[in-house]
Amino acid sequence: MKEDPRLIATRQTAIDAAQRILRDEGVLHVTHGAVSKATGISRSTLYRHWPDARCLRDAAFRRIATPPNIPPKTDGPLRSDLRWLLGVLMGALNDTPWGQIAPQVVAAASTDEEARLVITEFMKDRFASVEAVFAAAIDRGEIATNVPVEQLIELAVAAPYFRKLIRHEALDEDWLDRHVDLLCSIAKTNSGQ
Amino acid sequence: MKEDPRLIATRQTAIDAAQRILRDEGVLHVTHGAVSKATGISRSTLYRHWPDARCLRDAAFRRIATPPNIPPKTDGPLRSDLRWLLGVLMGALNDTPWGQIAPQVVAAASTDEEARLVITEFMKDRFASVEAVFAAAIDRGEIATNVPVEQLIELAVAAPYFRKLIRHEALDEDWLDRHVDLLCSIAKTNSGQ
DNA sequence: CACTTATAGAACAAAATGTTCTATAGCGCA
DNA sequence: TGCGCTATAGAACATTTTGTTCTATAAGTG
Repeated sequence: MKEDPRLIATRQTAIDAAQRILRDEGVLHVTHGAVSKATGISRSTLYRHWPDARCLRDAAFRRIATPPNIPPKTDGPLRSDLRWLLGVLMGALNDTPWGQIAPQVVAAASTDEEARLVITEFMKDRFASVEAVFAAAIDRGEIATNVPVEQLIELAVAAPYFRKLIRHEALDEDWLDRHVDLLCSIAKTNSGQ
Repeated sequence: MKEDPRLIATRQTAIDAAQRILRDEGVLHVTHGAVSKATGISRSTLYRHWPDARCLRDAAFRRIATPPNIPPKTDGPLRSDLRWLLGVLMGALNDTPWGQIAPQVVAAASTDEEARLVITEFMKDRFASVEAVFAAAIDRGEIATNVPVEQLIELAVAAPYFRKLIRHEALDEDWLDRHVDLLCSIAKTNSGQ
């Protein structure tokens, strides 16, 4: 009982187009009509797959909800592990469909339950990876005591996302180097609190 | 040559409603029809004020682009100044229309030029305030040498916005206290780089 | 009070959004 | 291969939304 390849092909083609539209023109333009024009798939077929506009938009959101999982490198030292992990994360933000559509998903998340789930799920993954890196560093004794690691993790993730998704500023290697340097210097310094 | 009060009243009422719709239902629902139904203002009048849907949405964005300017307190000490400024900022995010609509503006910014301008302008203001606080602390000799102040400013602002606009997590007094504590401990510690 | 102008409301045109039907063609299975 | 099943294209259609234009009325101005 294999699935009809025509269904698969239609879904693939349509969602690809929907994502491109989402990225280039915004959520307002993700409609059956626009996707039909972009792909040649007839409107009636699209309505068969996604009964209304909301379903179609949700599908475009959800598809990118599965970015490649990042298995963190935790063999130290901290600076190296962190630089590698955040480098991958930055690369995803800069160069993958996910990064290009993320602002739209974030935007939608304040009124769209589906988008909100996508974001929180995604962030949970990211935090877990960064946490693993810090946990390994703690095990190796690389981190000073009474350093608030929870907050450090938040800052590590917040900065690149803030720059990219809110300020729409460039994320480059230089910036990331400085970011990681600062994080490590905090981690290794007894804050004296 | 005073301006007709009817024009002012119509604009006020309509944009108020448009903002409420933007906040509660998302940018997709900010239309002449919806605003008309919400306010009782006739559709033709709305079209007279804002020729098309884009103008209407831009107006809703732009109006909140003028949040009360925050004159930073810079009489020290750093922790106190920073806590006060970020407290005001956090309050605005939590309790004002701006904070409620900000996610939508951020979202729109990736395809809408007007929204992008609103965000960058707004962020420029915020960074300037935080920078003033740090500059005063430097003058007072409160900050260790070779602390990368630019990055510190970015982290100071990034964390609350990331939490609120991207993760949709709560911003409370406890969290802010810890955030300010961490920032101050970084500022006062020679990072040894 | 006379002039100007903003508004409401209707009537309308155009486009987008959904729905339903039929003919065709691709697919799975025997 | 051939049969039944079903996905698709496309047209025809109803409905809603979007935008325009007109007129009568009411409100503000001087």
